[in-house]
Amino acid sequence: MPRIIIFEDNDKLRESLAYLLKTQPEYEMVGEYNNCKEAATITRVYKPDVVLMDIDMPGDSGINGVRYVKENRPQTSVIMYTVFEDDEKLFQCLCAGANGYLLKQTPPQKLFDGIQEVIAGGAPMSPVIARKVLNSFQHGKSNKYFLTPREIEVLHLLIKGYSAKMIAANLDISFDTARAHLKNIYQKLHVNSGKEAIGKALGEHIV
Amino acid sequence: MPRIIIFEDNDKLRESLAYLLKTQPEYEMVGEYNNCKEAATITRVYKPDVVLMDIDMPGDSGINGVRYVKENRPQTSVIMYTVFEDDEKLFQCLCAGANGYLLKQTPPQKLFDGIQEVIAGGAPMSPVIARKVLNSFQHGKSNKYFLTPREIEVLHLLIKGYSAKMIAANLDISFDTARAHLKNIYQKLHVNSGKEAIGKALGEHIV
DNA sequence: TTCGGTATCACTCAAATGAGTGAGTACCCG
DNA sequence: CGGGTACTCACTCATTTGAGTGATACCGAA
Repeated sequence: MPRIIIFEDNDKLRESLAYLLKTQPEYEMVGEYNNCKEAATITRVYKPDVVLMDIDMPGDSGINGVRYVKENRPQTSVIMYTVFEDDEKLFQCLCAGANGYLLKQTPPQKLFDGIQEVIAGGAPMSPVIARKVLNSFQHGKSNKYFLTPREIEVLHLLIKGYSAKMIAANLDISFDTARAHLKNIYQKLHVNSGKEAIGKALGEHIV
Repeated sequence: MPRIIIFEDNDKLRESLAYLLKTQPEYEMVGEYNNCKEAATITRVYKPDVVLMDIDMPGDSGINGVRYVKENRPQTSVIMYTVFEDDEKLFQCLCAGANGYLLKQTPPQKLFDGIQEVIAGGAPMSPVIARKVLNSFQHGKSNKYFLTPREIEVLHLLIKGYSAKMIAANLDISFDTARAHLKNIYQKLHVNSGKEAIGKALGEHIV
């Protein structure tokens, strides 16, 4: 019987979730907590099969919660359960090893389906989340730093590891012009080197 | 009424799929093709809402098919429908803009659900696919270049944009030692600069 | 027409980087 | 014990880079 643990700071929501799950004879509720400070220990002791994890909790956020659980018991499936659609947090959770991502607007039946799905080795995601996840593989291009088209070209080459000289040759402009573009890019990204620019660009899905 | 087009080279499968969809009064089958060479034109002319696309087709593969469709009509949702679980092809499809990825073992009812889901703005994925997609955000660490633990530490700092001097300070080693590690990393990765190393490391999910 | 933004190019200078060479220590494994 | 690997450090040298400053040209909006 799948063992389930809930981390959720909203008392009302947590209790009603726990109540709902307890009414399902096919699950075993082995714990519910209003914070994830002790998630590591709890995970080691109770060995849950599925963890429902809220993101926005006082103290350690659920993003750390995922880490605590996964580091101590990788085979436990963690489903994020949150109101937020925040892109940054979403990707942090995924990188921390979350196995699913359901929005709190998810009706109880879909929640049960999701639990079944992670147990079966799947990855339940609310439709809007799934779409964002797939989108992250292609578009990106938030360009929140207002790079000009030319600067984006230069940044692409920079990311490919090109030196200023190679960029100049590739775009058929002078060495100093290439360097001028680079300097402007660094200013806009608030960094002081090409290496930082590459890290920021790839990390924040700018290109 | 959602307009649907199928690209699938297996005649029997394509025809039975088309037949199945035609029996559903809520969809309108506007075309079925055994290749995607003309996918661009077909898309512009018939303006489908949903495209079912096989990957493994003679001539242009379905990966190009996705591109043809998406370049000509981004609002058309493309669902990949294939027997393959090949990771490389999977990610190529996603990067090309696919909106869903269902395995051919998917029962018809789930297929209809998937079509509904893309139309609603979601991203239908077979469980095993969804899991792979999420895993791709964390797994990494193939270390096929045989970096030593220390070198991996250095590489991590390099990716964060640290200079040799900062790396030395952070690891409490001398400036020249930090540079020595960097030189060894560049050798192992077959690159000649920190920028290239960052690009390769992030691009190949080494770290 | 003036102003702002983009793109282009040049010059300087201190600092960082990549490449080469050499070498000492520590540890594990056979 | 010996050999291999990892980690450490130092020195040199040419090249690249980041930062500062300034200048010209084009274009579109005010």
